[in-house]
Amino acid sequence: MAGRHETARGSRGRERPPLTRGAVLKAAVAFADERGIEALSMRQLAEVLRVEAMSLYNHVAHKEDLLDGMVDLAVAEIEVPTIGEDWKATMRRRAISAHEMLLRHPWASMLIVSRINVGPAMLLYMDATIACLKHAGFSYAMADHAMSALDSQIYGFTLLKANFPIGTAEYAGAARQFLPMIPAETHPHMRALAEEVIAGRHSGINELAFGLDLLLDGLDRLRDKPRIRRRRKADH
Amino acid sequence: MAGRHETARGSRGRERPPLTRGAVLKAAVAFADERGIEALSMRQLAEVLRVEAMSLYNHVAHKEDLLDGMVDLAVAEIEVPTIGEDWKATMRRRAISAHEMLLRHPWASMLIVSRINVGPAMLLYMDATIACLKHAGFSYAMADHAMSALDSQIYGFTLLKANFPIGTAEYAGAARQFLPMIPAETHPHMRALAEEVIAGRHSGINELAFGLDLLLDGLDRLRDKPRIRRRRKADH
DNA sequence: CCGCTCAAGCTTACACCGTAAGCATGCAAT
DNA sequence: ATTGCATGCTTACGGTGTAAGCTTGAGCGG
Repeated sequence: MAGRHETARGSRGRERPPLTRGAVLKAAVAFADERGIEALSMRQLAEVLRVEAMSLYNHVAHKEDLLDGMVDLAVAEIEVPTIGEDWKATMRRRAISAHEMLLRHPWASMLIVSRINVGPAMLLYMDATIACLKHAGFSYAMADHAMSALDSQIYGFTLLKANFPIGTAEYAGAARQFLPMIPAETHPHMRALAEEVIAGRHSGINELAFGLDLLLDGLDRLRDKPRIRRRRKADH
Repeated sequence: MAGRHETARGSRGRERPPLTRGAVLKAAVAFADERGIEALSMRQLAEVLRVEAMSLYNHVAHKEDLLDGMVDLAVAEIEVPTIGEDWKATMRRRAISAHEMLLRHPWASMLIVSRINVGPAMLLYMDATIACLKHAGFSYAMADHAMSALDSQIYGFTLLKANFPIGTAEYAGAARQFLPMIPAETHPHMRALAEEVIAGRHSGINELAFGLDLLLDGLDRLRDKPRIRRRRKADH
């Protein structure tokens, strides 16, 4: 018997690389990608690392810390905006790159949007974004508003799309199946929309580019104007 | 001793109204409003209702069912769009009304974007929205895209704003406090932005109306056009 | 080479969670 | 009066994050 505690080069099983914070975070990301963030528990994660749960606490302070690290790892995958001539194309690429990352890591949107993120990758990402917008002629205040509006669209869209019940391919078929469940009397327009999808006149697939380009075009018009344009009337 | 089981009109304590699904949902909403959704457990909720945890299961199938009910209660508070002349003003009011509800119930955004919601209030709300947009001259496909973009903005913005570390009032003071933590060398633009806030040239408060009006103005231009406008070049 | 220190593994234990299974009670209908 | 059932209750199980403290072996000063 090689003692009660299995060593790194223990007698049976393949060799186990030493546990590090980086290895823990990487494993957690992979785990959440494959089995969902709700399945990610300290014990389950420890198991795939062939370690006991409490050993993880030598490398992360608590689970929140683990999640913080995962988020920053994910954010680091986003293409960082550069200062250049075409701010619009740059912001567009930024948004699409972020969206693609959020699709690769379906758990990331929720974590980003529901916690304070001050990891190094996030700070770099934000600073580069503000820099690009400032360079394009926006004031800092406007850059702030623009980033807020764009990020709202990116995260909001990805979240709504991610939990939409039907994947992109089988949408028409699914619509046909759900159609009888939508009573025409009470919800005539939702039903009409579903019929458009079935008839092939509408894919039913929403694209980030739609709202994104509306925002970018609108921002273009606002460029160099220091103040937010006010509405003519209070509400109505 | 009035038997092992305390009756509704038990000897001590104030009278307990009979448990109903509505009462459970209402109490859950109030609980989550006050103490946060993460504090809402079946046992804690049962306690405020002066009941045992398992009794709740006579009125909700499981916790997910409870959350579904809470969401629909919240969605029912949103002003339902009406078919009228000014679709833009209607959509604007819809967005602001939704935003206000989401601020009243800070837990709601997260639940709405991270689950499938098919409660009656949600279906009514969506049908009325599509109806309004269709009546305004949008095709069903366009109405779908428009609603998706607007909702992305509403939920995304509310989520990002809700977990932003600092409340609206004390923003300048907080910025002054955090400023030393932002190294000028590595994050010069974030620092410059913070200085704008401290100097009072920028409130630092982002408004839903900013992105919302960009979308609405853009949608106005797209009205009556059946297809999504394509970008001139593929990416760049 | 000896003996000490300490990082990084481990075990145990606790309070909390959602909820399955089944019992107790009292009202409603027969 | 009897029965059945809705609605409350108790108990118990397997899961969670993590505090407290033990064990082991590698590194290092003497």
